[in-house]
Amino acid sequence: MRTIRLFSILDVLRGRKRPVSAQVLADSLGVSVRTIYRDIATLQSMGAPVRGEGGVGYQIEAGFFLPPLHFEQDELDALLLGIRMVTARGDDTLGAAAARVLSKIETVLGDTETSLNQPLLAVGAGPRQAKSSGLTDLKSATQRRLKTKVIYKDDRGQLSERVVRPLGLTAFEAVWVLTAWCETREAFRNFRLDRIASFEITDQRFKREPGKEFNDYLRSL
Amino acid sequence: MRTIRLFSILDVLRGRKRPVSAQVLADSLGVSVRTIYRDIATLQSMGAPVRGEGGVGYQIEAGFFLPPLHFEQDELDALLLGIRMVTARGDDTLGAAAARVLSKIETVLGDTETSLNQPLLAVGAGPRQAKSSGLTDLKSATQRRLKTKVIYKDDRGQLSERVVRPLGLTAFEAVWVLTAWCETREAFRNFRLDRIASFEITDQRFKREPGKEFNDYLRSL
DNA sequence: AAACACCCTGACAGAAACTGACAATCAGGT
DNA sequence: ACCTGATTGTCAGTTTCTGTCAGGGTGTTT
Repeated sequence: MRTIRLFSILDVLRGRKRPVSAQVLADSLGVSVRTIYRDIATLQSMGAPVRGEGGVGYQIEAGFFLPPLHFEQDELDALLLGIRMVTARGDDTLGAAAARVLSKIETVLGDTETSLNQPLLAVGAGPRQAKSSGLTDLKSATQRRLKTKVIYKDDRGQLSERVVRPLGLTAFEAVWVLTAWCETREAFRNFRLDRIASFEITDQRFKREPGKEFNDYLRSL
Repeated sequence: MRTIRLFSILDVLRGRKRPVSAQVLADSLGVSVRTIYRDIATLQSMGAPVRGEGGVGYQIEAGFFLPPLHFEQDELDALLLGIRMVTARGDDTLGAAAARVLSKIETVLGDTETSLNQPLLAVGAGPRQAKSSGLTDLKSATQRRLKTKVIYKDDRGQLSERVVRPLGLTAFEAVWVLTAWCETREAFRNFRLDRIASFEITDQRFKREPGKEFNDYLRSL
C-alpha cells in the first residue's frame, strides 16, 4: 500500500544524515525510480520537509521530523512541564526555542487539551538567565566546537584567563555551568556562567577526542 | 488521495473529546461509511491508537496522538533539556513519565541524533523528590479534583489541619508547592510539600469555580 | 426486554489510482 | 559541445479503491 511506502521513505531519510538518492530508495523499497519521484512529490505536496538536489539526493530539511507519536496524559504533563522549566531557567534564546515547541504542540492539540489551558503542573519563578549571561553564545561555541578564551573570577574574586574547549552546559538551580576541557591542565574544568567576567570565542576549531568529551565528563559523575 | 484522508480522520478525532460516528466522518470527508470502516481498519493496522465501539463511535485512545512535527535543532535541544529537567526534579513517577517520553523520541530518531547521544545541555544533580513527598498522590488528587485534608507544619514547627481543594503543583528550585483553595479562608493557600506532615485524600469532589482555579492563581502572580 | 444508534465484514462491479517503461527535457560538470 | 544523472510527461496494463448490498454484533437508553 502506498501510504506505508510514503512513511517508509520518511523513515529511511530520517535515519540517514546524508542525502539518499532516488535509486537507493527505489532499491530498498522494491519500486522503480519513477515511483520514488512521484512519492517525493506527494510527500512535498503534503508538507513533509523533504528536499532534493540534482546530483545529490533527498534528505529531510535541517532539523528533526518526528513521526506521529502517542503520549499518555502523564507523559504529556511531564513534557509540558519540561518545556515550562526550560522557559523559566534558560535565557531568552532558549526560552524562545521552548516557546516554539510549545506553540507547535498547541497548534496540533487545539482546544481539547486541558493541560495547556489549565495546567496542573507549573514552574515557579526563579533566576532567569540574562542575555548577558552568555548562555546562547557559549552554546553556539560549544556546538560549533570553537575554542574559547575565558576570563574567570573565582570565589575569592581573582581573575584568571585561559583558552578552553567548551563541551557542554549544565543547568543547576540557580546557575548554569560551562564544562570545558582545559588543554593546559589536560583536564575538565567547570565555570559558573555568573563568574565568567568575559569570554571570547576564537575561530580555532577543536576535534572530537575520546576521553575529552562532555559525555565522558557526565559519565564520570 | 487516500493518504490525505487517513490523516484527516486523525485530525477530526484529535479535535474531538467525544466519540465520532463513522457517519459523521463520512459526511465530513465526502465518502461512504464503508470507506470509513476500511480507513479505520487501515489506520489501526498501521498502529494508530484509534478505537471504536458499537453504539458509541470512534475516538483516539486515552492520551494524545501528535501528528508529524518538525523541530529545529535548538527546539529539540530545548525539548530534551526540559525532559531531563523533569527527570531531575520530579519524583519517580514523574521521572518515569519523562523517561518514557524520551524513549519514544529516541526510538524514532535513532542513532543519527547527536543531541541524544552527545548532549550539549545537561541538568545538574539537585534535590530529587522522594516517593514519600506525596507529589504523585497530590497530583492525582488534583487531577481527580478530590478535596484533601492536609496536616501542615509551618516554619515554626506548628501543625495545623485543614481541608482544601488541591489545584496545582509548582516546581521551585528545591521544593514543590501545592496550591490549593481553602474554603475556610476563601482564599488560595500554598503548602510546601516538604512541610506537609501528612495528607489524606477524601472522596469529596469539588467543581470548577471561576476565580478559584489554578489558572486564576497563576494569573494573579 | 425492546428500540435505537452505531460498529463491522464480505462480495462484487465499476471507477480511480498507481506502476514501470520509455522518451524528452533540464541542470551541472568537463 | 558533449556527457551524465536527475526529473517530468505519456501511455498501456495492473492494482487498489469505492459504493452498494447483505448480514451480523455491541452499547446505551427507555
